[in-house]
Amino acid sequence: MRAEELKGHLDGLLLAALDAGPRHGYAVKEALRENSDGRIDLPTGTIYPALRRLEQAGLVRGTWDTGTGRARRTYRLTAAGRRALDGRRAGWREFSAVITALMEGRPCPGTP
Amino acid sequence: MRAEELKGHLDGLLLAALDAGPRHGYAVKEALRENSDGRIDLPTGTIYPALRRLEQAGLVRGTWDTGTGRARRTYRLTAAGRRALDGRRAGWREFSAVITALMEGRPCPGTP
DNA sequence: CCCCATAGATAGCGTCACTACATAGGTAGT
DNA sequence: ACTACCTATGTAGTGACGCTATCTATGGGG
Repeated sequence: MRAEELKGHLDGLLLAALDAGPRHGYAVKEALRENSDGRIDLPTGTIYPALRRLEQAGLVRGTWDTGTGRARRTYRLTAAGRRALDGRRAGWREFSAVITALMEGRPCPGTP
Repeated sequence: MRAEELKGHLDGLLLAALDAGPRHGYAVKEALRENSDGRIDLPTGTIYPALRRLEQAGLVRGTWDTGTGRARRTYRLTAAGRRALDGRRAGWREFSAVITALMEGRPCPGTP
């Protein structure tokens, strides 16, 4: 999987992973890897700054879990994050339909 | 359509547009716009450098048409370009399947 | 005669994910 | 006890890539 392909789609993947329930960063990474059959294996240097961005944007909320030995930061979707995820899902469906049509050489049907 | 989404997929779109036959830059732009129902409307500052890149990579070959009034540069796929297009098509199918699965929250089926 | 669509090109910019590195606690093997 | 590996978080710097803005130039319609 080439690196540049992912650009612009990472936030949606993170939001979707958190839609399944609150997770800390490393668990998000593992969830994406497992649910993609190993094809999406993001480096931690990608995950953690991205989650910070989403938190600053108000789409996720992070809290420190200090109880269980090692400190970890658990993120969960906010209401705005859930709305953003809906938008990203719709955007992805349109995007993939358009690109698929162009790549296969078929004209793209209008979306009325 | 957000701009960053396209990153990493532009070359494939250009190769696919040229797969339908030789075209000059502006015609490629128009073909993408029309076949995507207006949703992919790339600025010329995106098209022309990208075609140059593809030419330098040996995936397309450009020739000047000086006969019909205004000079225009017509590009056509090379053999390497056709192979690259096959690869891009396969890559896109896998990519879109994986992202769709992750976005919809379904686990991704292995591709044996 | 001027404006617009066509046609091509380039310099500079901003975004975004990646690489590489730093830190540290938990667990298994020897 | 020591070593190695996995888990877990974080930052600084880099590079790729498409976009904006701008320039040049031809041909046709009002």
